[in-house]
Amino acid sequence: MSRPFYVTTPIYYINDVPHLGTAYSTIAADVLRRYHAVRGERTFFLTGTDEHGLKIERVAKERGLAPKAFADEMSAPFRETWPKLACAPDDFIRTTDERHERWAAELWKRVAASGDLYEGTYEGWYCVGCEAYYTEKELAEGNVCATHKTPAERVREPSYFFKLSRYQDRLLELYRDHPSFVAPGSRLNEVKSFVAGGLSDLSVSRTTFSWGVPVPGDPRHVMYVWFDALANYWTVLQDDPERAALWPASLHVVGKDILRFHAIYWPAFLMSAGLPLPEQVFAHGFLTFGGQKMSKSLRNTVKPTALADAFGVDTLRYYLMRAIAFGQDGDFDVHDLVARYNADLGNALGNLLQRVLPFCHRVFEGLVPPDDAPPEEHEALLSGVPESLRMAGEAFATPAPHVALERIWSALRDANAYVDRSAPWDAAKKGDKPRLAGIVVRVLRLLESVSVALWPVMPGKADELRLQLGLGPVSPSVGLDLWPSGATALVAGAKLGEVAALFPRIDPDRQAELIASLGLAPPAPAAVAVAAPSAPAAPAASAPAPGAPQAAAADQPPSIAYDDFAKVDLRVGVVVAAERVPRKDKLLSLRVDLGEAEPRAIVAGLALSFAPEALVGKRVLVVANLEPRTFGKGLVSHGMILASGPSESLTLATVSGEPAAGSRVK
RNA sequence: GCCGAAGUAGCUCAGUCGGCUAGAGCAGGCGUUUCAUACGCGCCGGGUCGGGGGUUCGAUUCCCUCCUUCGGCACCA
Repeated sequence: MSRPFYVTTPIYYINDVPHLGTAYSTIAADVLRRYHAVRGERTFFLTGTDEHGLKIERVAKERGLAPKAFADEMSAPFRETWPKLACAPDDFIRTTDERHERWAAELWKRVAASGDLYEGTYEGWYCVGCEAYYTEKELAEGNVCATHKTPAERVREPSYFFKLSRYQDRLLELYRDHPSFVAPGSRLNEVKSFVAGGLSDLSVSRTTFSWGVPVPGDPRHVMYVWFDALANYWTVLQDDPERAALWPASLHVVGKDILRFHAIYWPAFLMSAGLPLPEQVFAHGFLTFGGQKMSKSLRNTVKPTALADAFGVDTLRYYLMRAIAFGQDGDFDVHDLVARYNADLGNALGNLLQRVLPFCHRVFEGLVPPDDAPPEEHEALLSGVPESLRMAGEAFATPAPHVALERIWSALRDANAYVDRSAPWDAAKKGDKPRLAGIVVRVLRLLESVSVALWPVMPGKADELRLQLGLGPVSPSVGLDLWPSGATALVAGAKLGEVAALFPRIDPDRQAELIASLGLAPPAPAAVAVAAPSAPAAPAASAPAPGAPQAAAADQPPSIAYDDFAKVDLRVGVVVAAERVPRKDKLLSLRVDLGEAEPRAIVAGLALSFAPEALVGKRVLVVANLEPRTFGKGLVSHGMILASGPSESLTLATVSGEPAAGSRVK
């Protein structure tokens, strides 16, 4: 049997709440663990919280709480969040757990026993007001504390040091002999060059505060700077002999900001303690949210559970795993999420099921059709599917979940093409049941395979899919490889489940609602006048007020003569009718009263922001003399509506008061 | 400043160990279909493969240089 798969997330520091970044780490680890579980491997998934340190001690004091009470309060949201994101850690370690402190002390003793700890003096820039050390980088010019505006002092305190310098060569050997120890490869290079540049010894204890794991034999000191935090990956296993066999860890999933600690200090500590090293440290990238950096305030507003509530846990997991290349920085964009939901999940996957399952209920009494179907002329279209799924598995193992999902969707694209060519509806009309059965069964089996391959990322939806296929949930068990390999559990005559929409479409109105439900401050929209897509955008008619701050001066279009402006016939219009344009998500077809004999027909790209009925009766600004523009299917627009903002959150340009329809604007 | 990575279609990216018409997904356009959740399928991408120079019969792919962006350059959980 293969080795167990033991995966960890960082233990999260409790001076913050769970946010999208921590959710990303945790979901990624959960996905990888589920993949290995499906493969029949024994798995263990650990997360937890890091609760020691001066910051915690100080904030607890300010709040009049004992540090442990405060830590209990701050740790709880983490434990409560992960199950809501379909993450199922096997244990949750807290650095204040008695078991952790006991075994961290043991690790310390082992390191001490190899002679790698010595007493020295730590010297650093200390701000008396903050009661904390800072690096020179953190301090302002002249080593002034940013919060107190007072110069930091050069302070010395006794400290134990770890002889990190001794491990330089052994670490370099490690990177050379096991280049996959650090991933992605670009990170390995960083680590290597850092180590090659020379290592100095590491201060690993403090005497200036007491909220930490006491140093064995020297209770004036508490462990500091990662020693006890890193140890969690090991300490959590030690009380149980069966668990202890899980060491070394297969994979530490970490953010790139803490790579050094995991790729340099941690293996050095372990070498010193005479313990085996983890197989891989994987540094993933950082997320921006809608293009904005995750500032502290944004972290507090973008709650991963709110995203899960709005769009579904599985959708959130899918989006994070699919849209962001594992190991690279990425952007979390809710509009992109909805687009992927509709396109990938709804159209390609959900709809595929809807294309075949109803036949079973109509023609085959809700049973799996006979599977003795003869070879089918178009089935060559499916010949690449087994390979796609095999490669998906490989990608999960790499780990590259984004690639795995791409492979799975490649199989789904094949399946959709297959359904199209083989046209089961024709067979149904002709009453050719054997042929219909052959086609349907092939697609159902493919979906069965996909339900397993997808389960690591979308356990809930995968099981819902299986329910419709009449199958039980994916339930991994050690020693049983469930990865799709051609075998099927769909036997002819078995009862299929009820047909239900797996991923109901999110239309523009619903999208706006969901995004609003997140309670995010809307990003300042760029001032762009838009109407019909692709129509030449008229420069916003906003001459900057004299003396007003000139925002984005660099983006100012060149100035125009008054005569040029006078060519534009701007009118006040009243919308008298509005309806969606079939097959054009962004377009609304409007009738606008411009005081002319007939209302104008105007097509405008407003549909992502406005329901048609919400526009009727509105006064709008119209470019009345724009060349007519066609939108296909005989749809012609005789004008352009002015609005500002991205197409999903437009604001209409309008007028105060109620000027008559057709009034000139200038 | 030093070290490293990257700059390829509107967007996100893949790829080329030098050589057929440079690819995918999404978005957009055209067409088609109606079994299904207005969904699927087919076709459509005049991209100086960041700029310049060099090597070569031939470079997007190798070398040099410049520009831009990002990351690392130790105690940030």
